Amino acid sequence: MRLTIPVVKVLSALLAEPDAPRYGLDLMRLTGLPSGTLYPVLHRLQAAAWLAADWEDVDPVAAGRPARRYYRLTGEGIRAGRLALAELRALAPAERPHQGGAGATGAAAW
Amino acid sequence: MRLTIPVVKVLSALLAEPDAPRYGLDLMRLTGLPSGTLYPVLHRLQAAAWLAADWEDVDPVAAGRPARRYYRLTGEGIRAGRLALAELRALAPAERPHQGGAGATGAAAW
DNA sequence: CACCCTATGTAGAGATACGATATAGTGAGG
DNA sequence: CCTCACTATATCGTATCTCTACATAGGGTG
Repeated sequence: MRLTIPVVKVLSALLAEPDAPRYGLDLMRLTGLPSGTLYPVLHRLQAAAWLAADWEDVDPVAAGRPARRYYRLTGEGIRAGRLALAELRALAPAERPHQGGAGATGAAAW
Repeated sequence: MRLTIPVVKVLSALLAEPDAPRYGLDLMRLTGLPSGTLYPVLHRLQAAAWLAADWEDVDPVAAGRPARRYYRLTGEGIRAGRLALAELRALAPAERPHQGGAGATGAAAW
């Protein structure tokens, strides 16, 4: 499973509330991804068994809208997703203390 | 400039010490990226004027190694890079408090 | 019927990622 | 001289990924 920005956005959105299944349009709004990016990501996550999907059991007429397909992270998906976010967090460390002006900052040897 | 994971890794490595220029092999080790990924990224960053490059002025025989090409972020690159990392930080929020179960599922806010 | 909203999804072109490979310099060993 | 190893930069080719369009389909309204 290759961790790309769209993949991470989806994982992040799902991990915010791992017990709350999300459907596609919902995830599009949460992540800002277009459907043409989101759905391939969802399919790849399912192929990797990080994600499970189920059709909503609802009568479209009664609901007044098409049925939704709900996606939820598997146990493995939750573990792997948290790991992925932790790696990202390491990439974007929280505010470093300002290194004032003076600092002989390491290198500069030429 | 499209922000991909490799791009962010490079920005992160360079921003850790914005005044310390890095050379390719150095960045490969810092980011873990293979040369086939790193150098195209460096070229894209230069095309976007986020990065400047200069050949090391050294005599290879005296140094006992080939000359290096040093890369450093431009002012714009530093600004844009910091913004990019801030966005990432929003994607990978620090440890959330454990939510028992019930969770009134508020929407995410980004 | 036309149009808009929800909802899921595919197609195709273009951009990216990365293993393999190329180039080039130093230096050691056979 | 040749080969190998190490440093160093960089490209090539293919597989993968992204994203703008587009397709499909159900519901409701005018």
